[in-house]
Amino acid sequence: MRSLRHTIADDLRSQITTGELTAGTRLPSEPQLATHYKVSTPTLRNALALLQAEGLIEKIHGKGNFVRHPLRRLTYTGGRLTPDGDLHVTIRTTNLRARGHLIPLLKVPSRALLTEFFCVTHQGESPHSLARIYVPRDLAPAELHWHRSGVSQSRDRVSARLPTPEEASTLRISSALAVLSITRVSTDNTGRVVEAALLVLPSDRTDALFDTHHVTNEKGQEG
Amino acid sequence: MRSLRHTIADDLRSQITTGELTAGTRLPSEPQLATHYKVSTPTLRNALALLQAEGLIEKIHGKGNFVRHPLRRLTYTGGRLTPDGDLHVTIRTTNLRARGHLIPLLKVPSRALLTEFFCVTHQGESPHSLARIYVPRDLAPAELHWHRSGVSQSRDRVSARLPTPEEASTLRISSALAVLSITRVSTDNTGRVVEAALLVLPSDRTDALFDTHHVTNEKGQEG
DNA sequence: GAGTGGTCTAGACCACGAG
DNA sequence: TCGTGGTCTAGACCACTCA
Repeated sequence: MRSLRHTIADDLRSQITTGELTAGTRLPSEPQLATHYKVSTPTLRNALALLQAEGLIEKIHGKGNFVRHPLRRLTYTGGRLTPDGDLHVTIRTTNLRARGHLIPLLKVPSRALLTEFFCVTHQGESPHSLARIYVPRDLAPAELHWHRSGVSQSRDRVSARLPTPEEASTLRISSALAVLSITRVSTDNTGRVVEAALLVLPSDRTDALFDTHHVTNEKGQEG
Repeated sequence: MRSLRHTIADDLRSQITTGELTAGTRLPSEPQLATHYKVSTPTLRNALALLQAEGLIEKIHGKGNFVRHPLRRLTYTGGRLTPDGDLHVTIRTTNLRARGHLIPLLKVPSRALLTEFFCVTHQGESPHSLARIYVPRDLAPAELHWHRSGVSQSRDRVSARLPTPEEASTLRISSALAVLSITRVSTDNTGRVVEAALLVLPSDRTDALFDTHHVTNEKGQEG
């Protein structure tokens, strides 16, 4: 026997995925839905929490619950988001000094001069992803370019976690919706770190792609 | 003002991380904790749900709530988990025919002969990760080797999601704890798919590492 | 001020695990 | 059988949004 909240979530989910409830639509209020499904409001709210964690609805305090726009799934590959047709990025530039985890990440001394680019990517009207990009001040371009010159190697560390409250509100996602957290460190051919990027990508709208070329010898061992 | 459940979760979290509550310990029962914190049982359970989603505790129906063993964080890199010192893997081998999403994934005709290796990795006593590895029958080894010969290229598609109920129970994690889901497709130098691996890695115990080497010409454009 | 979602209470009843 | 966690009820009260 499936629990009440799952039964309700299943019903609403099918209405959303079949298009019976279209994107942007406001759902009936929680008391109304509770009456309709003949459950108490906590139970109904539990059902909505399931849909929220799946990224299907967006809860806005004082306004209502809304069907989320099903944005096209983007791919993070080669350090960029693709396809990037209708993406626009807003960037805030800040000068600061190295501290905390930035010191080992960029392999710079404490209080070294850095430039931070704080980027928010929008897909249409909706915020899609966040990036904090750190560059040593002497290498920092006046404007951030996605194609950085002088990079010979990059390392991407990928993990999944729940968003911080700030990330959740900036991206307008549930704090129960996991994000891909990618730390990308790029070095030049001398081994100097020329850029560190901290990326936050909502799990329902992005996946990451990595290609590896293998070199094998006659014995089938990696070289 | 921080909500009650967050305050309680913060208190229990600090007790766990400082070692005041050691791994494997059973927490007091939920009614006892509710009395201690002077809250109702639903509120106390909400607090525990936060810790569960962080992977700090494990709830076992009919037995109690237990502090989870803080396993060393493993890294998935080059298609393998490292360090693999105390990992052991149990494998179940099944013969089957291609259907559904396996057909485009392995680029084989419908009902093509395949071998599935269903792997569960254990770190000490605790299950760590799951893998479903598919190989065309004519290439399938009698025993699965982590070093596959004849692979010239691999592509890893990484996403984050909540585990299925089966995955959550096999890995003994909360269904609210996100997992890294990696689909790794390996091809030989003719372009034939020789292996497809579907990996499920708990987000609190694993991250994934990818290195990229860039080739740049004099103009700083990628080549 | 009216309507919305957010949090919390104080229970009831069911399902699971172990003796 | 007993103690555990799992689900649900029927409210109360607070915080936010908008007219």
